Order: sequence, then C-alpha cells, then structure tokens
Amino acid sequence: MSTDSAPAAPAAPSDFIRDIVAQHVAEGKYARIHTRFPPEPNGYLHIGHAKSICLNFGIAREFGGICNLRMDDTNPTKEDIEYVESIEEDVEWLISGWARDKYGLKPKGKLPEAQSVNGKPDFHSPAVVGQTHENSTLEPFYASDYFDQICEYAFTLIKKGKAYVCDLSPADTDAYRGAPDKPGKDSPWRNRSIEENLDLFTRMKNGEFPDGARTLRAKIDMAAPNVWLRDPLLYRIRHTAHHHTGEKWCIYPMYDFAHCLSDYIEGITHSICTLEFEVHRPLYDWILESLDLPRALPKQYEFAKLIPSHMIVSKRKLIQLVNEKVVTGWSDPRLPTISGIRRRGVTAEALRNFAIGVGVTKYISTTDIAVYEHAVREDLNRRALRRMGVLRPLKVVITNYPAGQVEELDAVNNPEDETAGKRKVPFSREVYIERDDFAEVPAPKFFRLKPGGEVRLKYAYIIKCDEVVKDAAGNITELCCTADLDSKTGGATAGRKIKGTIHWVSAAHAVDAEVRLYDRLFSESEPEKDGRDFKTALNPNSLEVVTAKLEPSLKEAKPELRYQFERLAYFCLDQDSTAERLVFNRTITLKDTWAKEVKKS
RNA sequence: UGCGCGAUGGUGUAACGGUAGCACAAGUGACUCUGAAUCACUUUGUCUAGGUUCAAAUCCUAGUCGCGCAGCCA
Repeated sequence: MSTDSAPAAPAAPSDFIRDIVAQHVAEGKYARIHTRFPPEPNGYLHIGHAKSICLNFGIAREFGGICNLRMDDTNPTKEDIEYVESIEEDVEWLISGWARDKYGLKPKGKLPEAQSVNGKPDFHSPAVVGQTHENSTLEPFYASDYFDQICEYAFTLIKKGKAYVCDLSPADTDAYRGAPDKPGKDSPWRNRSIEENLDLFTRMKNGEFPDGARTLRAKIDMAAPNVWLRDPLLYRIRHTAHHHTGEKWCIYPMYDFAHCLSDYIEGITHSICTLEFEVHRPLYDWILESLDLPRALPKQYEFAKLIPSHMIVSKRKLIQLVNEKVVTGWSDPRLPTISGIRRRGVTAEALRNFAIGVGVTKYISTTDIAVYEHAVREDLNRRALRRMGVLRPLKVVITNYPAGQVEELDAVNNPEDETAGKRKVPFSREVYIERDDFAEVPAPKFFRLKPGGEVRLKYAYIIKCDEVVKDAAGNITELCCTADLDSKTGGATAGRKIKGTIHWVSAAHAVDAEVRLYDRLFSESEPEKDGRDFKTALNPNSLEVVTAKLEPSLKEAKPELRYQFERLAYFCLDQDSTAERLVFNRTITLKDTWAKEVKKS
C-alpha cells in the first residue's frame, strides 16, 4: 500500500452512501468498488466539485476501489479543451498525497475494448491506477470516446422496439410532453416500424437532416407520472465539431443516455451524483435494463450538493463574473473555483478537510463560510512560517538607540512546530509598526501603543511613546519612542509585565512588497436570496492592494510555502511575484477578537 | 390538484427502539513576547398532532413546511 492511502488523522467519515457501499463490500456484491467523478468540461471546477471529488475518491480509498476521472462531454456547443485541462490540473492537485493511487485513468487514445462475456458481446474500458503525475501516456476517460458504442446501443434499442425516430419539432416535443400534473400525448411517429427507425437513425447519423429535424427517443410511457419517462430524447442532431471527436459526429447522445452507458462501459459500481438527478434514476435503470447487458449494472445514488454561504457556485454565474471582469479570471483568488482557492493559498489538505467535514446527506443546506474559514486557519496555523510584515506602516524612531547600530535578533519560525527552527531579524533605530497598533486616543481596553504608554516589540525591546509627530494637516507621520535597553528578549527587564506585544520591521532593512488583501467576494451570506441580482451583494472591499514593509527574510519566500505575518493573517506568494517585485496574497486573516471588541462598543 | 425527496440548537452533522453527542458560530474565564493558537466552562435543538411500546429523533398514521422535476443542458 502506498503512503497515499495511509490512514488519515481524522476518523473515516460515515454517511448513508458509505453505509451502502460498506454493505455491498460485506456482501461481496462487486469484485471491486468503482466510482467516478464526471464533470462536463464547460467551466472550471469549484468548491462544490471538491465535495464530489472527495466523496468519490474518498470511497475509492476507504474501500480499496478506483475512482475514474471522466469528461462528460456530450454537448459540443458548450464545451472546450481549456476546461478539460483545468479540470485535470485541479483534480490532480486536490487528490495528490491522498488518493492519487486510486486515480483511474486510461492509456491515451485508448477506446473501449470489444469483448465477449458469457457469450454476449460487450464493451469495456478498464482503468489504469496508481500512475505518477509525470506519466504522460495516460489521460482521463471521455464519454465522447464511447460515441460508437452508445450509438450501437441505440440501434439495439431500436431493434428491440424500445426506441424510435421522432420528427416532432422542439416546440411540439415540449407540447406533447404534457405537464407534471397532466399526461403527455404519444408522438405521431411513435409507431414507426423497426426498419424505418433503423433507416432514419442511420440517415441521422450520416448527416442527412438538419439540426433539430429529428430525434431518437426511448419508447416508454407518455403518461408516466415521472416526466423523464415520457419518451425521453436519446439523441439529437448537432452539426457541430466536438473538442475531442472533431468532425466525426453530427448526432450527439443526451446526458441520460450517455451517462448510464458510460458508467457501465467503465465498470462503475456506484454512480454518485447530486439530488437533481434523483428523478432521472428510473430512466438510468430503464436504459441499462433494456439492453440485456452481461456485466453488473451500475447504480445511481444522490446526495445534496455543497452550498457555501457568501459564495456563488453556479457555473453560469461564475462565467458571468469572469466575462464581465468583476474578477480577473477563473483563478481569481476571490472565486470559489478550485484554481482560485489554490492561488489564494489554501492547501489541498485544508480544502479536503472542509469538503469531507461537511458530511454527505440528502438534506439541502447552506454551509456557513465560517466552517470553511476555520478549516483553512486550522491547516495554516500548523504549517505557516511566522514572519513580520507591516501592511500600513507608521515610522517609529527609538531616540535612545544608537544610529547605525544593527542587531540580529532570534525569531521563532513556527511555535506549532519546533523543527521549523529559528531565523535572524535585523533591528535598528528606526522601525515601522502597524498604524492600527498606535492610538492617540485609545479605546477602552486598548493595550497597544499610546502616548506615554509602553508596548513590547516582539523579540526586541519594550518601548515607550514620548512624542507624536504630525504634518501640517494633522496626520501622524512619526512616533518618537525610547526603549528600555535592558528589556531585550533574555535581558534583565525582559520579564516585565507588558500587556501588548506588537510586530515591527526595521526601516533600513524592510523589503517593499505588493500585498493583495483579499476578503469575501460577497458581503451577504446568501447573494442570491429571493432571486435578487447576486451582483448587488458584491463586497466592494473584496480586494485591497497595499505596499507593505516586510522583514528581509521574505525575499527568499517560496511559492510552495505558507506564511503568517504575525498578528495579521496568512499569506502566500502569488504567481505574479518576481525577484524584483514580491507579490503576496492574503489567504485569510487571523481571528481578530479585538476587532470584535471594538465593534461591540 | 402529478411524481420524487427532505425536515435534529444560530449553522451544519451524529445517534440505526435504550443517557440527544460532535464541529463551527456565540459567550465567559485562564494563559500568552501573536488580542493568534491552546485550555476550561456556558447558552441554544428532535416540524406538528395522534398512535405502537416499559421506552420513540428513530417505528406507524395524518398533517405542515421546504426543495427538485415539464432543455433537442448536464
């Protein structure tokens, strides 16, 4: 067993789907548990998909199974190769170090194998698992790789008298379908002969008819109470090139027809999807059962998708935010896309902990963004290197400290992790402190720096504010302080009881950096509540850019590491960062009890 | 007035006939060279009404409320 699947620290999750799987394993119902994650490549993956990925891959790793990545690409008009690539990248990132060895892929270009099972013809597309990221000979599964087989199944259905070519226009098809409380009417083309259906479907496939002229429909029951059983469409005509199959096809299977068959072809045992597909399940079963297939049939199970507060997770609206340039792109750190979350500095482990922690039920609920933020902080607190950085600098001159003198002070890298060691931080006569850490007129219980008051500069000296220097307009430009020169960490008076300790950066040694202060994209918990325009709920302060003064060690910051600027927030290096111009993203602030206190009064 | 699904503190989620627990949030205190983290404590819940049972969140009946479904989208 690889380290990828070593028992995770949190207890194995339990939910109604895992209960079902566990029972199937106990019964020996399947040779192996096989799930799949089947996104349509028509947008970027988001936090909701993360839940689905964690569920499907989680089941694979807990029950010794496999989880395939499959592009559910049956609608060429909406899909794009850009999305295929981003999906692969995001899935890899989320599962690496966790379920990478359960990742079901297939050799590049490989199509389903024709085989014979118990004397019956069959198609199968087996998975290859446990390949490394570098292995470029593998690729995800594509529903579009099964178009030949799906088409063959369509002919089988026609021959069994279970499908027919219908000439109704789109509008008439709608009208004939009836309403939820009113039965539909049979299509006038419903009773064509098998021969005619075979001929017509062949000609559809050959491109003899224009878009929308005809469809292939399942022959079930136009009076069925479940509208999805009222002779649902199986195939439609689309003279459109496909990102994966090119110009080969002008007919494309509908989701309901393609999905169950794709699951079957891949040997999926548990086809897990969201609640809105619940009413499709009888159709899923009908198609598979109508085909007299030789292998075990997959079964569909539904769960409630993740709805986080203060976020938008509808692909259509995400696209809108991107297209209207409300954000900078799909990977804007304010977006709940997996690529945005990654760029923001959230680790895969933190996202997973959240996505698993929310649980799996059939109850539609909104998950408080605080739960997500807690998962992010919990993870970053453990791993982030502590550094000092001043976002809004206020110069402090320590008048009794010799000009030109520099001390290299010891600073702890991570109090949560002794092995992270220490570093040196330079101290000198002039330092920057946070403007918020000084108050000329302090609020009650304010225990940072104030006129005549004392505060400790972390790892350095206790200083006292003697004078507040202002410009002509009355703005504070500088503070003159004196240090207790015996109070340095380890010094004679270092133990003095001083309530406040603040961070600082030596002015002469400070490194300027662009720091992007990200906040929630929406200020309302439910941006779409009561059908209002979600853009009215946008947080105008979701991004603020400042030029910060950072301690010099941050020049060596690495993109794979995480940093806590002490007392402020967690940060990571942005992809825009260069040696000349450092750029940091604020992942999330530290909890701020003081801000809450101020707000109360 | 069709079919399907659901309902446990403020928000999520467990308990599978036998003490309603956990997380987040909120609050109080301790500690603190991060107003962070950590630790301790506290507040708040089984949709309603009947029934079965020694015992019901759980089983039964009826109701209430909410969500999904009428794309040639997935």
